[in-house]
Amino acid sequence: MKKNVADSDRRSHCAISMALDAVGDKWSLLILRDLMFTDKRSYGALQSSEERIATNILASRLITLEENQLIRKQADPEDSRRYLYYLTEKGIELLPVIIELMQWMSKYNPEASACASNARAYKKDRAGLYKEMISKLKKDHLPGK
Amino acid sequence: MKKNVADSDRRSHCAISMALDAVGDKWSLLILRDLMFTDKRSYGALQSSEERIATNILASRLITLEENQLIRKQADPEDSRRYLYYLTEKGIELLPVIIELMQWMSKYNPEASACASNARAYKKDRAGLYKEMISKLKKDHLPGK
DNA sequence: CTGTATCCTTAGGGATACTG
DNA sequence: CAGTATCCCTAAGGATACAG
Repeated sequence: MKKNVADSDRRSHCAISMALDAVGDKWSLLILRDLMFTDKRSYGALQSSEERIATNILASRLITLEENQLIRKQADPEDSRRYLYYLTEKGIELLPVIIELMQWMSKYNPEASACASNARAYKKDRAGLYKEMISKLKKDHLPGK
Repeated sequence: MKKNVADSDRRSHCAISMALDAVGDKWSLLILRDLMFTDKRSYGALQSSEERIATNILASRLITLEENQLIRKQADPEDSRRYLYYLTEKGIELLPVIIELMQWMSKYNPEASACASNARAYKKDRAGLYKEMISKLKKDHLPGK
């Protein structure tokens, strides 16, 4: 089985360090954000986000995210030439990280907008919020059993 | 007042994007981790971490973190030549992000160690845990009122 | 020990052209 | 539209020397 990050690229076995090795770049979490908070599923839709990711970077990140098993690439049943990108359970479980980042930034910088997020994220208690949103994401992204 | 991130460097006003612009690099969160979970406060102590950050990178990150008001640099009362680094409230409030990253990585990669963290972090409910740990960090890092 | 400064390498990333 | 491929460049980062 493929390792998430090559041993040679891993700086330590610290969980935080390893997590940063996987999603600590400038783009991965933004792609996951779009998959979590919008209905963007195709290459073109993901590319159209406000931050204007370059096409080669997007392609590269999608490969890495799939290698790390954070997303899943599935043939579009309606158009055999294209793929749709879905979160895996592992990717879905990053939701709390993204929510906490959003809440933190919003607290300290009033210019920050909720962006793709659901405004309700700012009101409910954490545990309940996570549970509810993760449950919905699983419905949308995980293959039916 | 200085902006946290120059407008020209900001990719969008999305809270997540802005947060990543501030701490989305490979080192900032590791430095904050050490300040949160260990008693490392000096330059040399921070440099001695397992990941072996290069001295120029550490210096550069400490400057950026201070500019972004995540840490505070204070003259060491016992040695006027050196400084000690403390978290600010804004820095302390990143604790949930770091905890969630740790928990996520630990769940999906058994090789991940708790590293500098407190093992209790894995057991208690989130809200209570954050509150308790943040309270302790404030005692240790914020100047007395 | 606490940093600065310098040199150098590489990976990340932007622009753009191109293919099916 | 959905990507690949190429070119190029800058900033991040590593190694190391040096200064107070």
